[in-house]
Amino acid sequence: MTPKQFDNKLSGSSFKLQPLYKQVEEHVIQLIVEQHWKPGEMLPSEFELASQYNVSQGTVRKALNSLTDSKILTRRQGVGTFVSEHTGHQALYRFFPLVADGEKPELPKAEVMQLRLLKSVSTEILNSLGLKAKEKVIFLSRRRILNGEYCLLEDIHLPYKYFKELLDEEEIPHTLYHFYQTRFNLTVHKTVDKIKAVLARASDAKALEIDRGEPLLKFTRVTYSLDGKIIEYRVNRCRSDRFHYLVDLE
Amino acid sequence: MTPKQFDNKLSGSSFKLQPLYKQVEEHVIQLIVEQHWKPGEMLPSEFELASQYNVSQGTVRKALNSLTDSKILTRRQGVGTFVSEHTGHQALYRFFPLVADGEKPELPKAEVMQLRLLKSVSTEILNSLGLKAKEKVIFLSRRRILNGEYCLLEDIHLPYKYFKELLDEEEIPHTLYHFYQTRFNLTVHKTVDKIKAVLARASDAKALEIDRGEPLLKFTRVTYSLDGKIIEYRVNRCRSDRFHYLVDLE
DNA sequence: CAGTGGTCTAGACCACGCT
DNA sequence: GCGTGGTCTAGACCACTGT
Repeated sequence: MTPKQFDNKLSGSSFKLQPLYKQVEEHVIQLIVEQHWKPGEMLPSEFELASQYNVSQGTVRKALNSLTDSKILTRRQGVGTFVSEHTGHQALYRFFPLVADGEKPELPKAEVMQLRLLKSVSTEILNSLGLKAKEKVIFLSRRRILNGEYCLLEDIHLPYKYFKELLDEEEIPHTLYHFYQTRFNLTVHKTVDKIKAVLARASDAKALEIDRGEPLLKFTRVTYSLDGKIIEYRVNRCRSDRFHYLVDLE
Repeated sequence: MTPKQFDNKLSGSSFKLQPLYKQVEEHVIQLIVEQHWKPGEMLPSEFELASQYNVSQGTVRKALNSLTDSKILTRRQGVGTFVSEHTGHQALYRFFPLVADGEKPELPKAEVMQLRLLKSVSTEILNSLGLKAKEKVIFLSRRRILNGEYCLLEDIHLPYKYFKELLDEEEIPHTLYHFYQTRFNLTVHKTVDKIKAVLARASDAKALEIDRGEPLLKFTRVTYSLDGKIIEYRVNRCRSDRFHYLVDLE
């Protein structure tokens, strides 16, 4: 049999052909990105997909399992295969690394402090967001509360081109990543944090109700969507006396 | 066909039977832990393993691929399947998260400052290592150098029962985890870091050649071996002015 | 060339969740 | 009971590596 391909959009010229299961994976991702299947929706069964793509059920299975490993799909035996929705405990904690010392992880509340279009944008922010000069950026700052204490200040920078409608939003939910997914069709897939220790500036101290000069954890985060777009650049400052940043590596 | 099991050591009573590929995985891990196959060694081919275990080649493949995903094995097409050796760039960086700002990741040098058996051990250390009172603990402290600067102080606590021979060692290599693996048959499989920001104490400042009161990253690490033993408890203090702790989540 | 892992197929049976 | 995903098999062919 000759190698197959469902969709020749990508390979006008003679590129090396991907394995079939990879092609299925990529096509499924594309359909999710294009909102053909939305978060929470059920996909067709393995057999249906197999016949649509003209491959065997085992090949579809390999693709779906791989996407399940990378948290893009969720499978439930006896029920079906679903597009992951970033709700539910596991998904919500996945990208939130702060834990109160000696406590179980808990989701913080968020208090919006500012939301506006930036008039001028530093080149650091532009670079971090992968934007060209003069592209517009939305600024959102929040204060988060864990265990009844202010724990974290977030300065969030969002490319205006993806989040235009955000400025008209009345209420902004606490769980931003789920909000990005449902409201803007941007599924967070990867984050890169750079963590440093700094001293609290006067403004930090005031907002967190601590003393100036206390040590804080500062982490900058770049956030990527399913299709590899940079969708967010954050600078976070966090009290470190009763909270820590948790990293599991396995 | 009735469910199989190669080895009834584990299930004297009537426990729920694991899937075959899981049983293969666990048995392979056991053989590695028992040093039947040592780091770097090649495993038998899929067909050989399949006939030894009396399962199909596909089942063995599923097990081996899963162990490859979790970095326990390394497979090379056309060559064979090998027990991962914690050497080679990727493996060495896997558990070393510190990066100099604006530079490519680089492996630091290490300078041993102390190596001794602790006379008394705090309960915090005992608990972190999962030891009972009166169990002995080895203390190893090091200073690490990245880009020609002191960047990191490590206080490493090791259960004496696993590392007895360490005290007689003349030279301790820079890459400890590879050393644990080859010298003590302890393969590092998982680490948990808790990160905080603290101020440099006088002793930190002196050792790192910085000013007292500078903000430092402090991270405590608990390290687990392949078979789930706790093999290390570290308290690290790191300069944060020109270095950061990097976390990729995907 | 022989031997290895990588891909793909086709089909059997099981375990689970729903109705 | 029916449809779903989960496990397992057997066998074909491909791609890579080393001799």
